[in-house]
Amino acid sequence: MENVDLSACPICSSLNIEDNEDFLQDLKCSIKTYPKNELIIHQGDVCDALYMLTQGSVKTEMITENGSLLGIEIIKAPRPLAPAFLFSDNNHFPVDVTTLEDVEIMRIPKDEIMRLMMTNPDFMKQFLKHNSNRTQFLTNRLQLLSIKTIKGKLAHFLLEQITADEKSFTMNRNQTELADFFGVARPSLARSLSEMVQQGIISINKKEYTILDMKRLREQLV
Amino acid sequence: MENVDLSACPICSSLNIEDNEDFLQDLKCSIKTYPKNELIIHQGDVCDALYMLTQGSVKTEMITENGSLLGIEIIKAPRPLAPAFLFSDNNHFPVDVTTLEDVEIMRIPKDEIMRLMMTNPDFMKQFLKHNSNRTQFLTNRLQLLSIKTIKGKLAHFLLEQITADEKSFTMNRNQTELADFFGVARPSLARSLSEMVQQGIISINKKEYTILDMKRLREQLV
DNA sequence: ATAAAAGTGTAACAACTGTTACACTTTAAA
DNA sequence: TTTAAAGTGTAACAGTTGTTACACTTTTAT
Repeated sequence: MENVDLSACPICSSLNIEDNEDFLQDLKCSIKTYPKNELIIHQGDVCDALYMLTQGSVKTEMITENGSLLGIEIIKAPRPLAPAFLFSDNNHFPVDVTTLEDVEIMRIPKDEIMRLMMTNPDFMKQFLKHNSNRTQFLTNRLQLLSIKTIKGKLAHFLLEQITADEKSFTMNRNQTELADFFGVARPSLARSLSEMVQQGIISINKKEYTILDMKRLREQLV
Repeated sequence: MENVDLSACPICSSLNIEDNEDFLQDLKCSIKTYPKNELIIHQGDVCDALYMLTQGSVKTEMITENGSLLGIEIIKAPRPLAPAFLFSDNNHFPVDVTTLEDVEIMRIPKDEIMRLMMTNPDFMKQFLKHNSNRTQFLTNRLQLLSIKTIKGKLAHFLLEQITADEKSFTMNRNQTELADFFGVARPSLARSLSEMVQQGIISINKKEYTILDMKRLREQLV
């Protein structure tokens, strides 16, 4: 296995470990690798350990009861997968997890996480903070879904991607994935996009999205 | 103040306290009361302490960018309000909180919560579990919102309320609140409801909802 | 008890989205 | 490099929801 950069991990960076190898031998855990484009966790699977993505990236998506997909997020290593569900009464994964490239996943038993939390206050704080941030992400997701029009969703999403002085960004989703993320049909999204391009509100060049008229983009929210 | 029944609180029941009064004096906290139908926390307010609802009930709702409401949940004492946000990077309340009756709220500083977690492993486990359960609630909320038709949302919601042998239940929301909960317009919800009543799928008597045809209700999900 | 407020039922029409289909372009694999 | 697969643009039409309006019923407050 390759060396894991724990300092970049949102919950492990406080573990001041001089030698990762030693640390990983102390920690009772197992490591597995998976190839690209593989469904590695099914919605509903029992979540009895912490799954840490140590190499590669994955996407998560929820299957709704009518059978359609709802894209949730794209996760890059190092980051834990669904850490919040480890302690819930109904500890099942709420999403499907699919690899986007070759990945490596470390499985850390629940007991070990408990031990780390007890012995390491900083680890506990980080774990709490990370779960808090995940909750914030979910509420933001709720907010996006509750916007009724596709152009409104687009405006919310686009305004989130850009900064004060840079009004372009590179989209990391294709149209199909963006439609799933919004929970709408792909041709409907394409229609809204092309209308906003025709109206001179945005421009699209391959994966490069640029906002041309901030004022009118904001008006789409209303 | 009235005596608080901590044993019913999802995060405090492990605090094996013989005398609540003593415990509450040890704990650095302040208590406030509010009348019925008052907006007591605004979306965006800083969340630098744990707010514990000790008496009464409140509702939470999110204001979306287009100005419309999205009902989130109804909370009854004793339960903490938005405990997950206490530790997040952006520690702001994600919702408006409005009282539904006279309420009493205990404000416990973040430091005190940290202290409790350090000294009391059971408290920590409960805190984690409660936050996990809240996350699960939010993902369920996401799933409901991602269902595209109102009848589909209704089916999802109704099937969740009933049990195997009891196919009636008492609705604790009026139509306006249910419409906000679904993120749809009130007359649209009323239309879907009356159509389902006419088709003999459900019956409604004041606040009493009964499912008459389980099979056809499930079909609405598709 | 009575008035005011809140909640419900319903209708017509506009607006938006979903569905399906197909041509075309781009990307990835053999 | 060639071929297959994936992604994109677009159109017509059906279906669902939103908006607005108003009468009616129920609940709440005085």
